[in-house]
Amino acid sequence: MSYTIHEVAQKLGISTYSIRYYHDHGMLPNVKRDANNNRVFNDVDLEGLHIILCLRGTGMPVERIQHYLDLVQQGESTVPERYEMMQAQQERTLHEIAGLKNHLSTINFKVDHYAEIIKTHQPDSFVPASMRGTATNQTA
Amino acid sequence: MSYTIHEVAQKLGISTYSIRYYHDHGMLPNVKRDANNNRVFNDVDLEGLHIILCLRGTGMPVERIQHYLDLVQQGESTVPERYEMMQAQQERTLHEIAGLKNHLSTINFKVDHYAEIIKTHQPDSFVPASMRGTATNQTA
DNA sequence: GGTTGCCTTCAAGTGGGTCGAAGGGGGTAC
DNA sequence: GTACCCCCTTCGACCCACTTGAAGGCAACC
Repeated sequence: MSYTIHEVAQKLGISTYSIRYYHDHGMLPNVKRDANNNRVFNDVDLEGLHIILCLRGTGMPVERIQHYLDLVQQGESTVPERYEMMQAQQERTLHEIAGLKNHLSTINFKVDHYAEIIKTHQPDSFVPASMRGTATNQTA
Repeated sequence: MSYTIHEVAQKLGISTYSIRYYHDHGMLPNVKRDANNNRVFNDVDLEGLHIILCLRGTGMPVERIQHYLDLVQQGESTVPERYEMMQAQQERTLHEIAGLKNHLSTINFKVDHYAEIIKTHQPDSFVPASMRGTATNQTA
């Protein structure tokens, strides 16, 4: 199965710009070209992109992803280094999730706090900002 | 209690550059200056920075944080809009955490996979990359 | 009074995209 | 057969959120 850059972009929910960026930076070394020089992607390339998005999404810099993909190309002898890279990324991601949960609880607190103010201060007249300007205020 | 920019940076684990950046961009409007024009932070400023880091850390753009902090300055009448901003941020953060967990399971899979290869292929000779080059390989 | 050291401002650099301009090829419409 | 449309290409510029560097000010110690 083969795909155009647009199809891949749609499939993975990213922009064609990003895909070209990754390709131009050597992270998709096996992408072919058709007679008109258009990029042609197959399922292996898609798999590669999936990994790239996973690693980028968890904060790995492009340069390290390049290195990781180089290791993959080099074969089994690089498994120990790959193992350590993935372990580090695992830990990093756990940290990131923990940090986000922390931030989330701060935000939750604010939401509750504001909800309380709204409920207490203006029990009948609160209208979401998204609806202000429409004739919904019954107390006016 | 008042603090220098360095003390604040250390307390919050960020660079003095970032603090100046936030200040220069109007997100810390109440920071004072001493006789030598150095920034002087108090506990309220610290609280403000804490919120900035929380919102930035959950992906809110600087411009929106500026807007939010403006709303805070404007007083109670802006609570409904703030409420909606925090609700949106809450949702965004939940999504982000979910995405990270997804990525994490991909990474976990890789870690397990590599661990399996290492165990199966080279039961006695695996040495972490961080230790290679030292005379630890018993089988050589 | 010179050096150390922290501060200042302003400008430039970085990472990771994101976008626009300029141009080419291919298919259909006339 | 050429005009038009659409998608593709490359290359260079732009964007955000810092990050860093250069140049200089003030304070305080030796």
